[in-house]
Amino acid sequence: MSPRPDVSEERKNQIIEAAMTVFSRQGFHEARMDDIAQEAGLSKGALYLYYKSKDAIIAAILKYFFALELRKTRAILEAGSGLSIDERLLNINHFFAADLKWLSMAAPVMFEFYAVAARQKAVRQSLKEYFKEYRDQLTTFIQRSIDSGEICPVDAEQVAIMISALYEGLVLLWVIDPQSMQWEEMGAASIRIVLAGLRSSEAARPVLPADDPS
Amino acid sequence: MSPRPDVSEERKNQIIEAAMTVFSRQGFHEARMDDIAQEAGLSKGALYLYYKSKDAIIAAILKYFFALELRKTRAILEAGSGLSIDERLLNINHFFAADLKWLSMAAPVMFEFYAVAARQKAVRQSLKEYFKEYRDQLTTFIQRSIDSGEICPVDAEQVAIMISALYEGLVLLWVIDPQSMQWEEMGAASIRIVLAGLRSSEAARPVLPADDPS
Amino acid sequence: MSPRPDVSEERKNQIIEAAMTVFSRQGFHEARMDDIAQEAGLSKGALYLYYKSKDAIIAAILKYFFALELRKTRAILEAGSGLSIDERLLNINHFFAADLKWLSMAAPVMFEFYAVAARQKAVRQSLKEYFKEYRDQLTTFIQRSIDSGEICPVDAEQVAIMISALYEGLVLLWVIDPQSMQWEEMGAASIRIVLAGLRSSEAARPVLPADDPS
Amino acid sequence: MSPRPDVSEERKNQIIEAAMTVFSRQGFHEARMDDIAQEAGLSKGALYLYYKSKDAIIAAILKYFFALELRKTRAILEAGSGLSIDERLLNINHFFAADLKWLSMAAPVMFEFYAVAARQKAVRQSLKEYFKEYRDQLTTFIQRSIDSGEICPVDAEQVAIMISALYEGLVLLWVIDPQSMQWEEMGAASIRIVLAGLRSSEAARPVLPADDPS
DNA sequence: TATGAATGAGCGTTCATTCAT
DNA sequence: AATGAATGAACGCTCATTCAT
Repeated sequence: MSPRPDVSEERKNQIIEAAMTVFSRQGFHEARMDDIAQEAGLSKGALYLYYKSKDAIIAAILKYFFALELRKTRAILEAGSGLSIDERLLNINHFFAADLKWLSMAAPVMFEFYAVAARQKAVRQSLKEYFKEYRDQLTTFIQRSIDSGEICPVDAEQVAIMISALYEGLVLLWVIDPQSMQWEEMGAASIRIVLAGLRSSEAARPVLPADDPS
Repeated sequence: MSPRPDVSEERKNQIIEAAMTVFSRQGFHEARMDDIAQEAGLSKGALYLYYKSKDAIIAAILKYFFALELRKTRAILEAGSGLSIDERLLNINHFFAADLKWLSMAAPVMFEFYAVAARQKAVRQSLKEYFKEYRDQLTTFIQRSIDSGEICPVDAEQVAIMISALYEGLVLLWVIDPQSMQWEEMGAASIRIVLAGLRSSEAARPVLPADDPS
Repeated sequence: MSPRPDVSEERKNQIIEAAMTVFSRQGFHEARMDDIAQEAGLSKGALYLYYKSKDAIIAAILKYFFALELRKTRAILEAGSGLSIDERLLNINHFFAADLKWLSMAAPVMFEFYAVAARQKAVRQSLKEYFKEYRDQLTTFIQRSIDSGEICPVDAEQVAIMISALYEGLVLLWVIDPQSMQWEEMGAASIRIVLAGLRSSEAARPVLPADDPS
Repeated sequence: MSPRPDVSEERKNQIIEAAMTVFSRQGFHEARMDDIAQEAGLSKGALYLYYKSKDAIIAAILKYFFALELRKTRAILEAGSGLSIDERLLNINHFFAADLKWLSMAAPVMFEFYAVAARQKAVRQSLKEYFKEYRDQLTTFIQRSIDSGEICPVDAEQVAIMISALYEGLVLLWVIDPQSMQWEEMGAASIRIVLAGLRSSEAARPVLPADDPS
């Protein structure tokens, strides 16, 4: 019941969400601080009360964005006990598909991060950590399925990387040309092929350079 | 047959290659026309004799770059008759792996294109065409393998998209964190899982919404 | 005798002293209203309750500062009866020397005033008045020494100006390069030379354009 | 007869002189790069072809300005052989007086340097060097007059400092209130008093703390 | 063709000032 | 009286583009 409640967090979020919108529409470089301020319903000066610079806003978005994604994925992977690996992976696919609007807004920002990360060590480091966490989540999940006998004993981390890559790639192809695929169908088909592969006797072979004689 | 041979093409290439180098190092936005001019060994004014603007150079690179990639992939896919699908796909993987240096130079530029494409229709259109051509190549190739009975009858285009996505994603993950994987091993493992899946009886199921009877 | 005593004057002084500190450290331009507020232990808004603007604070300092200096000089000049001109002038010198810390704090602010005064009529006017008063004090004092026969009959005001100039200049040289001189020794030596000159038969000559006959 | 002669030096001077004008009128802080550009008849961008920043222009002025003053003083002090110390010092005075216009333009800039120097080590260092050189010139000159018996044996450097201070101070008082004095007359009177002092038997006394017994 | 000096629109950032509480 | 969040005009600097030579 203090006279002036702390609006600091609220403002920060306000700015981050405005910035997401603007960055998604215009890209980091074409986005003006004025645009962000206007989108946030604040003055340009106000932005600087909460973030030191444009770069600081970008960095905050990076953090915000990937933390959000991680939370989402974790929730899906851990949700519902007694589900098979097939059901879980298709679930993830389904959840992505259910939020195509978010995806089409977030993807441009993501790609921009990737572009920046390719040259800036600090950004790359952040992404590296995010990817690692994401990979670890999937690895644990895959390993559990191996342990329970749902799929053949394979290198769980490799499969995790493979699935991550597959999804990153699908997002890319879809953003560039949404007409070329039905997102959910495409994701589901891919997942099924991977799962089929993981249950095939072929997959059980060690991944090491297979120089089998006979 | 003019006394002075047309150096126009030569100059244009000179500029494109200089620009690739500079863009890869600094990104589109951080690259100055001066930097490109210097890298090309030309004056800044000279750039404008051959390209109307910085954007025109970027557009030219987009074209140059993806034409090059397409040519490479086609060469690999068509090379050597009598090879199995496994051998061909692993070949592609091997060729990528053999040119990691190029990949690490090209990837930042690629990602920048993706970021731009996500919001600029013209760039998106170009990428769309490139991806289509790439996809068509792979589709044809996959279809041939289905026809020859090497893999189960599946939707060839879907598989083509899947493999494209997989590779785009692997490049991304590798660029962000090269230590997290052995490129060639990772690619090979993924390919094997996909191939195993494509030969599994599971995969033969129609990809359409499975309206199971029972 | 209101229940709450008028804190207005107190606040104003609080602000002036804080401003002096900050201005001396950072200069007028580099000093932020925030800095002054913080130094004064007040909020930024409070400053505006007591002063209309930053310039008003600067103007108040100008007044405060020179009033203080005038008070000091007058006190010294008038103190102690029965002292010779030599003793009095060396006394002034000694008092300046005794407060080098204040001098090194005040000088930057003074110079800034001089710089501003050189182009702003209002500030110049204030300084003009201060200098006039200072000059008048010295003139009276010098004239008294002439009348008492301690020094030759010279133009008292000219000597006053000369001594003022000498001290302004010494402060400057000392602030720029304190190592280059011992303040008190330097001041004393200068005073002695001037006094010697003022008692010399040479000095007795009218200062007017010497239209010597022969 | 080259097609394009090097205009670099010309431009730099053009900028310095424009900056002097503008700085004198408006002060460092109130002077806009645009103002300087306009005064120089160049575009804002052009300034940056020749100077890295506004500060670099200020620094260049500092150098330009004091080099000029030193050159002038040296010329006067060294000019004309066979002149007495009185004649030479009055000459300096006369030359200053002959260029009051320059003085009234230069003084505001000088004072601003003094204000900045009081807080910025780098600027202070430059001024220190300038003052040292100026002092050395005068010291040599005074010492010569002592050696030739024109004035009593005194500490030549102290006298040099004294005269420097006197002139710095006179310039200040004159700029603040030109009506309060006739520049040339005032300077001449001061010089005469100093010279009289330097020839007086009083001046011959050692400057050390005079603890005379008797 | 080729040069590189010159241009000037444009943007990130600062900070004196205001005002709702 | 006092606060401090909010404002927005202002400015230094950049760099794609032009053009006289």
